[in-house]
Amino acid sequence: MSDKVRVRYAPSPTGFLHIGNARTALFNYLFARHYGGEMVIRIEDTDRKRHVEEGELSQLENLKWLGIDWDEGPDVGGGFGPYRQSERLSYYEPLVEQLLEEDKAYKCYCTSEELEAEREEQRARGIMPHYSGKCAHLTEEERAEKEAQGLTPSVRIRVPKEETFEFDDMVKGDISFESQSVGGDWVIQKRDGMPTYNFAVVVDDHYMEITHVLRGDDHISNTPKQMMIYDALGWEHPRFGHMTLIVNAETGKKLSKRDTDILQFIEDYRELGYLPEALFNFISLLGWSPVGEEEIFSPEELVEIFDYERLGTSPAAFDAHKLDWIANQYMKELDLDELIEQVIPHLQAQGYVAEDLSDAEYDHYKKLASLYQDQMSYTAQLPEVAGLFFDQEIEWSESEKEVLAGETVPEVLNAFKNEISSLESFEASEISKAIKAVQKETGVKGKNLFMPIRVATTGQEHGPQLGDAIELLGKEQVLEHLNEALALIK
RNA sequence: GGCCCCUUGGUCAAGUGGUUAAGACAUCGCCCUUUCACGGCGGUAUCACGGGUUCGAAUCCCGUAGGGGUCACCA
Repeated sequence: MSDKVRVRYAPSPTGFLHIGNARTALFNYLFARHYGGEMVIRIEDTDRKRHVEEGELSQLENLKWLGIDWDEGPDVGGGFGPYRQSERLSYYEPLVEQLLEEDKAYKCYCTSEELEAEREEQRARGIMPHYSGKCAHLTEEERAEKEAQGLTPSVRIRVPKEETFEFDDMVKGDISFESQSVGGDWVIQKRDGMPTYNFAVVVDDHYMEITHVLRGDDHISNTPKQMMIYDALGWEHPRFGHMTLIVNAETGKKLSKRDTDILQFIEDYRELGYLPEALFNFISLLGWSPVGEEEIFSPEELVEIFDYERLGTSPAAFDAHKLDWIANQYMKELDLDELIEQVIPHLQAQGYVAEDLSDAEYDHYKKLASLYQDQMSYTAQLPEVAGLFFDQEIEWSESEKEVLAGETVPEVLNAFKNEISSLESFEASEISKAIKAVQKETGVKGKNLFMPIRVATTGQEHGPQLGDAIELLGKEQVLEHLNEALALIK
């Protein structure tokens, strides 16, 4: 790659950052950084109806959170601005004029209703909806008449006849389209004066000197439209690369906002306390694969090893299990102080923890977090998995009651109660000694010793190291549970 | 329906004419842990189908089937 690589991520500010868009951004980022190129962010806000007020800000923030940065964009400026299409009208307009003058484009006075009716009728006849070209050859007089009626025109590009548009896709190889297949002359400038997507993209990519356009598979069929604009304007087109879509494994279809069983927005993962590096890593594996057998890579490593030729050609299914596994790999490595900082807000949100924490409480929860760190994928998971430390009420399930129904259980629990009642310091090591003492005293050992104590004190058959769990529960709580258990089996 | 793309285990995948067809997730089993989780070891399981080309095909060609994408004054 001799020329300097310039890529762009061009979101439309119509909502939060979707995982699919994040993926596009991420691969553009990896590509740019790997080849020492530049990354630009351009906001495609030509649709005034779908514009969402906070959309742009939210998208950029989530991108940053993910660990993606850029060299040019609406927030940082750059030498090729402005970076919002709504502010670039002065670039599009002269070009539209030019195409009009050269008769490569023409004004169309058809109304939306007329066009919709036309499409309806075509569909009814079982043919592909396309523009008929009704306004393609209007005379001066006819145009003047339409104008006099107060009709404002849109502008359509004349699609060349019998032309083949071919390109060498960075991921899929040679792709070609016949000009007939694009659906007739299409609108490049809307009635409200805004350029359409396929036109604006070309103009911006050209002026911004974009060298590689890496985008989702769903844009393949836009490519010939864009190519004919490059041709009409006498420009070279950049290299195109179309990445496979992310699909829902259940349905095999493109991930859409309606797939409620999958969290779709980066925001969602952020709120649950997934680590950004983990998500970055996970997304990088959606439609791309590294060389060796390793799959856990930091963003820096990914920049280093990224190779666009390893972008896959078949769709990637979103696998939440795998995400959690990857997230867990990162969570285990997280510094404990960092972990507790992130966990506390979730505990507070659950109402488990007060707004103001004493040092002792802080340490207490830190210990708790460390006990569960190895099995967590996201920080909001702690209240879920460690619920027993927050629920005051204890309730035994059927299988747990069975454990408590054991023959030697009353003896064991009573002995244990005595042992810990007299304990000076209620620490894990002391508690373990107490359990040992119970063993000596009662002669009960193994599962018959540990399980009843575990179930009686924690209310669960599983959990952290028994000594640790009991310490964290606290003496008062443990005695209370013990009494309840004793009362139950009487 | 037209056009375009895709097809290796349950999922993601490596593989670019000769491999015992990697690896990861999931799953199952064993070990570790007097529980669970983490971790370790191991097992089950894949080239959509049919024709070619070739000494030899998951790899190349053609066809079939299936899936997906797209056909807006949305991006």
